Amino acid sequence: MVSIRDVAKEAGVAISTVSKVLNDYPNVSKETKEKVNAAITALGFVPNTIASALSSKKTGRAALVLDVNRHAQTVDEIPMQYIIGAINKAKEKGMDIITVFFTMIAEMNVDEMIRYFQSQSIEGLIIGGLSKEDISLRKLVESGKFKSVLIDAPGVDENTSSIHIDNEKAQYEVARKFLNGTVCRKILYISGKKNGYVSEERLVGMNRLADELGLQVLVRTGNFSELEARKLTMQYAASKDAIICASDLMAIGAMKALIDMDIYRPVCGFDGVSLMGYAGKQMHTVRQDFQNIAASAVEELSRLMEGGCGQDLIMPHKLIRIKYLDVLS
Amino acid sequence: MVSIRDVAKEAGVAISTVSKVLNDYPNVSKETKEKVNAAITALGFVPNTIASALSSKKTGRAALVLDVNRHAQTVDEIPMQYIIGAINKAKEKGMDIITVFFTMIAEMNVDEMIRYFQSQSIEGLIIGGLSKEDISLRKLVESGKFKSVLIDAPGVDENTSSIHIDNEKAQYEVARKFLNGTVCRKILYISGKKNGYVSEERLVGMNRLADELGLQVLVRTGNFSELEARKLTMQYAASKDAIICASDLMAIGAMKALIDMDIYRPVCGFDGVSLMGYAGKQMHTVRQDFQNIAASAVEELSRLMEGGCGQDLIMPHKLIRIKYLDVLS
DNA sequence: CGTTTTCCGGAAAACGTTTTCTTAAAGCTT
DNA sequence: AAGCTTTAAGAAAACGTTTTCCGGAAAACG
Repeated sequence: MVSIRDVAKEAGVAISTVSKVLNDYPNVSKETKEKVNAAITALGFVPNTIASALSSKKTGRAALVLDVNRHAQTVDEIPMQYIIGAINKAKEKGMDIITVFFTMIAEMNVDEMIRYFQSQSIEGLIIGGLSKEDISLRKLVESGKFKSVLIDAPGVDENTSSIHIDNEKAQYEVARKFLNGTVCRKILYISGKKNGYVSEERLVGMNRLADELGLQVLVRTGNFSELEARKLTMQYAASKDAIICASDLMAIGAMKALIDMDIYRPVCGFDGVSLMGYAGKQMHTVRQDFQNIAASAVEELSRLMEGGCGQDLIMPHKLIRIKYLDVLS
Repeated sequence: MVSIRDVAKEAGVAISTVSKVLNDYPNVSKETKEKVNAAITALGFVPNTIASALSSKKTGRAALVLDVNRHAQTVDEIPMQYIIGAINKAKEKGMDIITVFFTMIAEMNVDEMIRYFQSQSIEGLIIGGLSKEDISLRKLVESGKFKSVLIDAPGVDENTSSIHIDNEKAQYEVARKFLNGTVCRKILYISGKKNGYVSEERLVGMNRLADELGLQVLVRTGNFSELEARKLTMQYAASKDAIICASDLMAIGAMKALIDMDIYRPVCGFDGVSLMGYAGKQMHTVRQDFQNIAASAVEELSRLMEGGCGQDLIMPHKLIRIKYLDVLS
């Protein structure tokens, strides 16, 4: 392996000079810089990030921590979108992302988590879908040992940023648009997780609209599960005018139930996942750009790691209507 | 940061001794080991993998290189399954996996790729879906600079292993079962990619069955695209008895076309992705356990990195019939 | 022209491990 | 008990960088 030492010899300078060229330090003359760069290309030198990290004590490594149910029957495309968005941006920024799943650290206590991430030389965390019940993970963030960016959860201190769409507004808007022009008054609202941040915000948005329009809203918790939403729909839909769900997956569950019951009720979703293309119905929903959210999370983490202070980032959302895709009957 | 040095002082031994304990070397007495371990827990010492990697010149880092179309309208769940399987196994083995997408390295030439992976201190590659046309990536593997495991592509030398199901047999079997008891003789076979390894193998299987049963098979290339399969079905299905596709996604496309044409033809798929749960039809297909395949790839890479010789691994497959899920009409 | 300042480049320590080599002690063998 | 082998533990070099500090030369100044 060709090292900085070889480059120095080739260029006839000291290794510190090479390092300075490599890192764009000031105080190195143009000619020296050229000599060094020539030597670098001549030798095909590739800086060793490991050595660099050891010496500088900066690894540029971050962990993308995601809640993925590895045995779910249905695929959740959101984690994949996060991964794509984060990794691409990380490459651009010269950062290094490792992906970690909740399940991999689920049984760890805080100290073990800290140890795990420290041994991996992780400096920052991007956490998707942290809920109030993820005690250890939450404590990990609060420990202040790592800079963190929380997707869809509120930040905790100056080392932590938060990034999410305006869920309250989005739910308000999509439900409003969905109900606009209809006579629906009795609504079944299938909420997400109890104690989930986004779920609570969306519920607030729903309630605000209900107050405004004088709707009767029955709220039930669907736990972001297709099956649960299906059961709830079975149970309550007959006496309701419409069903509004806090996620598209639950909306699919609701639709399936309606078909089973052989009744029609309009259904409103949330997320805009492309999976919906298979649902076969046109449906109002909220589109989040998950790749962009993850990319922004990486940018934000990078800012945090350079000493920036934690903040709250609101990402844009879109109201869309998923088109009927001539799907299988 | 508490270092091995601190542990050594605390335990009253030399740092080399601590290192030996850490790495389970022989020639260290039980009492010393206990003293050291006590010091480690007392101080909450976490070994620094960066330093360890620098010193030992073993990083245990591998790249999982995947072909993901980041702008695809439909989600392909397979990459996610690979990621989950690989990362979980990697943690188990103390390896370190970074995920890389084809798009990120697409415009690089071989040397740039080598440089990129070397600078990342990558020692091994797991590549999913390498095709004959990925020239640079292929040369990268052939360069011998990295140990590689190729999923769904043949190995090239002793540094490379290959892992895949028996595609030829699987296609033969599923088509046979699919046609069993029917009078279908004129088949539209929608193949995958031209020059794709798995596609060619599957086609061989299909042809073998055709010979055996005296089928008339029209072969067309669908490029693993839903849209393409849909077009081909439109074009040819009317004069055929059944449609056999080299992937589930294409099978969905075929089904959509049949609905548009308002004719019925049985359709056979391949892959067993859970997305099919939304397709609304019962369908014969081949189930691959992608998580398990990726996990085995990691194991195999680990073996390779320890000096093992490249080999060909055949993974099991299952013939399944995806159930009708009372889906949306 | 002497003094101060600025600018370059080099020497060397440090980062936290691993690993080789050495030495001291202890255990055998005869 | 002398010589031999085995075993345990330590000393120190090495891994490839970064970064601080220092010295000399050139430039600026009065």
